[in-house]
Amino acid sequence: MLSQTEENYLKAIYSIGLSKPKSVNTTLIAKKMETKPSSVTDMIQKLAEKEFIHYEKYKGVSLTQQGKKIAVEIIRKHRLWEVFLVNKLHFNWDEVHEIAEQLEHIKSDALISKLEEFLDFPKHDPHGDPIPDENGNIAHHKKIMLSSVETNTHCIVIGVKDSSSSFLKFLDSNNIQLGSTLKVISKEEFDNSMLIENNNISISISNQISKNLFVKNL
Amino acid sequence: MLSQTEENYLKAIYSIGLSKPKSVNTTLIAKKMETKPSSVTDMIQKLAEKEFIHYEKYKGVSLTQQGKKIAVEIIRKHRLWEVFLVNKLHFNWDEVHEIAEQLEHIKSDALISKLEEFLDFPKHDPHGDPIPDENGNIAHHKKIMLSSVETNTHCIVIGVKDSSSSFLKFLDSNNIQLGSTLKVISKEEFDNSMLIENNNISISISNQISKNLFVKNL
DNA sequence: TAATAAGTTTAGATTAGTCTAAACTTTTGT
DNA sequence: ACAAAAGTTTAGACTAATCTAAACTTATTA
Repeated sequence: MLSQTEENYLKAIYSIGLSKPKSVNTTLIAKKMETKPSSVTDMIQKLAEKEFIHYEKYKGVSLTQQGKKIAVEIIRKHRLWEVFLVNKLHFNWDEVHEIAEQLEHIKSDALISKLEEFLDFPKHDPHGDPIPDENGNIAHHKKIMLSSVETNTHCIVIGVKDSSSSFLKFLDSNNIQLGSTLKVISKEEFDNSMLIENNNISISISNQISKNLFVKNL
Repeated sequence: MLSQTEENYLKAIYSIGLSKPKSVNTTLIAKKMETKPSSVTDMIQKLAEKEFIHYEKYKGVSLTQQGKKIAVEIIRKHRLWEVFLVNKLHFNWDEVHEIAEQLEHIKSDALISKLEEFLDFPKHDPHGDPIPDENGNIAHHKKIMLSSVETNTHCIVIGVKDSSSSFLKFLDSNNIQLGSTLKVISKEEFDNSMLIENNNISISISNQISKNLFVKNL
């Protein structure tokens, strides 16, 4: 059984690896974990010993199959809990991260599979990031800004970029939620505002707003 | 901020204190915590230092106001999560304790207050134990076995004693849930079975079963 | 009431995770 | 290419929580 700390290191290594796969080094991990490089060295030696990471002195690290599996499981749990917090408990999109950081370490496979079912098998978390399935597969979709959707195209809301309270209120009052299907009716070249349709109701949306909504193509 | 271990010690001390207020001693705590008496001594010295418990060498311990407040908060969280697991995720009544033991340590006041609202302010957990309110007040009700309810009286199901899968299935198939209102129609002296009414439907119930259902008077 | 049993505390050790300071390796830039 | 800078590891120390073994205190009971 891994400790929360070990799980967090694996998650950090995974997430650094996504953008910089060739240089997951002590310093970057230390920054992500808000700790000192020497502490990181201690921990990566321990994780290498347990075969969750590949490690050669001075050469940085990468996850083994086992290590990657665990990292992805944690991410899956994190994102499912975020959906729960937003969709069921009505937290705002920007309030959930910290709580999900705690909930992601709860150990129970049954819990996660029942939670997933309860949430109706969501495919994205409230920030538009994909939720890995129980086998660790991640459906990599294109996360597009609404502003760059073609006229006359349908798309589905999968998340928000920025989540100020006023922005969330705007979405609320126009019945735009995660999973809403929108259609772009027309775009105004002058100010980049757009006319969209949601539930057969037309709404005019400023460029400010359309740049903050992540959607995916239908 | 208390560690999970510290929280668990306070919870253990609280729960031992309920049945044996005069003798919350090292041995009993060690048994409850599944640890050694010497470890308990170390911890109670630390908790006494932090003023969560009253402690005099060789004399046992008792909770301070502060200590009791925290213990009750943990119990509140534990029981709310149990309701969530049973009512929303459809776990059986006997599967939830272990998971709630983990969830009770999640730190977020907002989370608990939103969870409570989401669950519709339940007053009892699935075992019939009362859920403390946000100020730590516990509504002590009488937890009666259905078997001892008077004929012609109404009562509300607040929990189960034993929860074998076959028993839970019986409840399920007769639409008996937490909060169900039952009326005792008649009792059979011969085998102590009883006839009850649930949703205007009469059900015959063996003594086996009526001894396993906790109810409270309406 | 004194010996024994039961229970408690202390002393010293261990493990996980962290830190600082020093030593070491790799990279960079003239 | 080699000195300086940047990055990494090691050594030794610290805290939290635990343990065993020994010392100590309280309770029991013959």
